[in-house]
Amino acid sequence: MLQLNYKSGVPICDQIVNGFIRMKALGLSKGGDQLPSVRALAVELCVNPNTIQKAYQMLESAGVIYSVKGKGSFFSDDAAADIAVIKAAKKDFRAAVQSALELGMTESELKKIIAEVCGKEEAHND
Amino acid sequence: MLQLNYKSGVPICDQIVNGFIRMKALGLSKGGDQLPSVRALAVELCVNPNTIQKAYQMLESAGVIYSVKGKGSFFSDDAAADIAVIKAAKKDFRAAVQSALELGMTESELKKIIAEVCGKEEAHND
Amino acid sequence: MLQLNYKSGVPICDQIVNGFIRMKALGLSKGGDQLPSVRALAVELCVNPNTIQKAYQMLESAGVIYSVKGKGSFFSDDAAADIAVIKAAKKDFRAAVQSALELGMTESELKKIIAEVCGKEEAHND
Amino acid sequence: MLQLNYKSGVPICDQIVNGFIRMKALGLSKGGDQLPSVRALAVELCVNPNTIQKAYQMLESAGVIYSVKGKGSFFSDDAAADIAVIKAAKKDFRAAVQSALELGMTESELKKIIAEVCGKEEAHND
DNA sequence: GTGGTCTAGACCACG
DNA sequence: GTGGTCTAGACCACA
Repeated sequence: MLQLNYKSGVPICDQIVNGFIRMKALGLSKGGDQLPSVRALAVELCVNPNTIQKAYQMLESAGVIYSVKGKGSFFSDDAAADIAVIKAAKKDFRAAVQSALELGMTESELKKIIAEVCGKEEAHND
Repeated sequence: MLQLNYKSGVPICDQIVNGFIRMKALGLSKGGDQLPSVRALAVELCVNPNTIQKAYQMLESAGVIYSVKGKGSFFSDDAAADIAVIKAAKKDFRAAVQSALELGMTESELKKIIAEVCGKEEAHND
Repeated sequence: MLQLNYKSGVPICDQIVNGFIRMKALGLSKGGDQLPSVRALAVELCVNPNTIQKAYQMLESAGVIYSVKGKGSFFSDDAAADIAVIKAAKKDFRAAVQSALELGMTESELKKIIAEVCGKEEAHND
Repeated sequence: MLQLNYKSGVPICDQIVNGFIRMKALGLSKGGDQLPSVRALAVELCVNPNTIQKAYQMLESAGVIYSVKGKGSFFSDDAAADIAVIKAAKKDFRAAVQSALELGMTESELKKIIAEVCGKEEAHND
């Protein structure tokens, strides 16, 4: 379901958050779909339940999911959620651009890379 | 000399490292040029000397600069180091582009963000 | 009979309790009127019977209803219970007003919100 | 500095969050002011550091404060933060109105209570 | 069974 | 010293 990289330095809870956001963005999950329970996912990913809990709370405060005590957690079908997701993605990409610029890359180089990656995506869907 | 953003969340240490890499990449500094002393730069940037020291160590282990006891720190002539740094930056940015695309952002949106960030960079450096 | 909002975050149990208190307060039900059976209401509201059972127990311990083994549950004639409930509600709301004022909201803003919520109540009950 | 009620049932971390929001709203703290460290506040309030940490993260994600590793946490001077705070206060008050209505109180009763509380505030600043 | 909060104690990165 | 993440295990409210 979710692939974690325990060595990457990226916080596990962030990886979980991004994973579910991606699932929603890619259409693999829709509004109303139930997420695995905190405890179940903790077992599946070999992670502490608190870590999952934190991830779910981040997702909820971002409007991507909503949780009901005693019932479970569900993907939100609120359009605002998708907007929040896009905003988060923009923020991440903006940070990437900034750090690339800090390392001396130019605007045109960055655009060239984007074009390359987009080309690959279309061509052999790498 | 270097512009720091204390609120951006990017570690001061990394900002300093990136700043010197950028100076080299942009041709503002060449192999053999001397860097400011740890103490002087600490005063100039209002930063703890330990932070500068750590940045210089990171730069040295990356091969971008070299230090001589009792003399100071100097930009390295080693072109390979520069190339490695740039290649790493490209790889990071390429990954960022790909994950942005996965989250549903379009090529034109990405280019728009780049333009925005480039504009901001010039305008305000908080 | 009762309108439940499963996403509001307000416990189903409390919504049921409040619903019956409201029915009594609004005069839709009078002392001696029989409440639906636990099982029937559970089916009607698509809710776990345990949840209904708990709500009825809360209502009984608050003196709003009384239960007779083998017969069912009935609204109490005890006016004191109703008064206590209303006084508690007033106290809670008074506290909410005070904390809203402390956070800088004005009297007119609060009244505006009330008008909004009253409007919504009539329109959609999700 | 902050008064906690350990018996109220209101989560401690929420009380801390509201306390700092109130300090900002009341003008007791301004943008740039430093908050007590996680550990120090934990000792002062006799609470686990994780609880403070959680509260600070909630405040940060709400834009009320910002935190810098190794430096500390500071009140944000971002105007958007104040807006977010007001929105949160509105949401809370809206919930209070809704639950009051559920208990049978009428629109005019609620407005009457508001007027009463506002009157007290002005008169003897209770 | 579910989610939510809290404690206790550890480790890391940063300054 | 600072904030940030994670683990382990407990307790509560809700269904």
